[in-house]
Amino acid sequence: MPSGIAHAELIAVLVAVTRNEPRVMTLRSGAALPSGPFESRHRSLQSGLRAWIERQTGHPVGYLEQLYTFADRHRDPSQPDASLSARNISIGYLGLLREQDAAGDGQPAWQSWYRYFPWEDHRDRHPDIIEPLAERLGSWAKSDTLRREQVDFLFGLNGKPWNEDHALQRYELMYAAGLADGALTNDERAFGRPMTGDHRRILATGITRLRAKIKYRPVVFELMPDNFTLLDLQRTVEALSGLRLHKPNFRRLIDQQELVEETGEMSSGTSGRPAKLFRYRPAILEAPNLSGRRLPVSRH
Amino acid sequence: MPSGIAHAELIAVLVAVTRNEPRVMTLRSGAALPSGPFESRHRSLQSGLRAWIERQTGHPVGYLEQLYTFADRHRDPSQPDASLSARNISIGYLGLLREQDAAGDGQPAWQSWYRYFPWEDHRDRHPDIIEPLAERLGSWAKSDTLRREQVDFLFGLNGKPWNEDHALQRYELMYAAGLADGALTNDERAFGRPMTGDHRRILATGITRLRAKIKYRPVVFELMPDNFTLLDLQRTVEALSGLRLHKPNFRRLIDQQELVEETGEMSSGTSGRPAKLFRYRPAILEAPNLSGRRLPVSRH
DNA sequence: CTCTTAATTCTCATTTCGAGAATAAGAGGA
DNA sequence: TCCTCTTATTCTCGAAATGAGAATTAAGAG
Repeated sequence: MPSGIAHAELIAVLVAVTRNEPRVMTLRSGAALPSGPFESRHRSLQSGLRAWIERQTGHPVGYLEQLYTFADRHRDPSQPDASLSARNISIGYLGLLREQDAAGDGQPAWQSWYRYFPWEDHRDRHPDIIEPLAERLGSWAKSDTLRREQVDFLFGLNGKPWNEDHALQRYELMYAAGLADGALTNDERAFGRPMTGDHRRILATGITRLRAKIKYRPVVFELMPDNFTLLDLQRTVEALSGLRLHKPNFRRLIDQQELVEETGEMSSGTSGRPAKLFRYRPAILEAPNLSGRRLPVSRH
Repeated sequence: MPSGIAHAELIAVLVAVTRNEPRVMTLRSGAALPSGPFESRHRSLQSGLRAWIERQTGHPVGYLEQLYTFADRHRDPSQPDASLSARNISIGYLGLLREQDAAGDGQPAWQSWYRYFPWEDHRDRHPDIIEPLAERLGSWAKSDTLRREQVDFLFGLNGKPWNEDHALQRYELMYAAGLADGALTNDERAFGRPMTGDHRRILATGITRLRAKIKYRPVVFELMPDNFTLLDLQRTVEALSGLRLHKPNFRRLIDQQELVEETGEMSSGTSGRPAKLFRYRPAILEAPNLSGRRLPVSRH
């Protein structure tokens, strides 16, 4: 078979936020991301994928963006003659959907993404899962100073601050340390749930991209219902970033950007003072950023 | 032919900065970016491409990053039976090389990228090429308010500020307006030089990515020689961003980041006070950003 | 010694950021 | 009705980052 020919498939990281939890659509009871062959019927990759997702989920995709193209010669173990077979190319996409109810058919198809990356959730306290993790990573790094610094830097150890943007690098470090394979670690609570092939890496790519994106593009609104309170909005951003934010500063940011407007209605049915409802005000002029550039993190 | 099979090729945007001009490596006297079939010999896309580039240019690639994957059914006009043929997938890469001498064989393979996007160079005065451009775009937008706002926003018209980060969007707008095709406009000085297929779009993608990247990663140093003055560094950033920077503030930024250290030597052979030479101090701890987040633009 | 050209340092007003205090508006019970 | 609890919404204020330009220093040329 001549070089230049490859098998191509699309893999989608579909994200929704329900009940303040960031969720990703999965198949095979959480072991795989939805994927399908690359069909040449559609005009573009995007439009084809969009149609496919809407057919699968029954919901329209608000936002769709290409993530990364992975190529792997040894992806498919069922192919005996790997050296001669065409190579596999997987094109990863990130899609955002409005709040979905996780209750679907039998299996919950929408999984919290922190099930795969438990150490990424810093909304309430520093996750204690980081202790065993740090230990394993430490014994992997041994006396290699560079590696130790990497570990400290990425996982916020020894006085280094935690940075939510490095999710992919953290996963890759764990992979390098042999901690990504469930068979070896045998502790999903600490090391996260594995997935087929490199699906977990693709998910990490999606999370990282989304965490970066919400800082300078108003994409969160693709995940919100039509009307929401500012606290709803904040909780969604917190769910995605895995951080707690400072409420007054978050509000300040939001209305500086002029991305929302009051609907005139008030929220109801909750304890405490009722909150104003807002709606997204689609920024005609392609506003530069949502949350400024950094999130207003709350330290405590 | 079953779906899921595709032709795959790699396309590279190789960038170097020489004599304060950002240059891109081209073939066919500037009409095409270097590209080649996707070969399955190498372990990964990256490593294969890296080897290929070093073979072609004779120079090592300092930095290599995937840009975007394009799929186009009708890319190759020499294929008569397009409806049956496999689809083309092009995987674009951005590579940075150290200062190259543009004088190669016969044709100058390294072209200034502003030849393809003349309106992107705002280092000295607002380019007057923007006038005819704005006019054409205006008559394309007609009375569509949304389009007019887009044009103003992207090209910095009617009091809107210029933002160097939107190079790709600007190109796509021009494409939508039918101004990207040289056959129609027939004025390379104003509308830039066209390229084969979607190579010019891929180049725009590379420029946009690089302009964004230099703001938060120390990638400029991949383009610098071993020793350089701070002004050299500034000029390189200016070349890439297409902006003039404020010298004192640029310096402040640089040494806040602690990315460079003095060599002890001084520059020589130029008029004026000699400048200290610096070298890059490879940031062990994966420093978050080079130029802060925004460049210290100089207004005048 | 003076002039020209840059390099290098300083200053200062303006914005933005991070944190927390203060105030407002409902619900429910005393 | 009044008090308490809870959450919303506003304000303040000091610290840090930014934008702009003045002042100072160091070489070479005449």
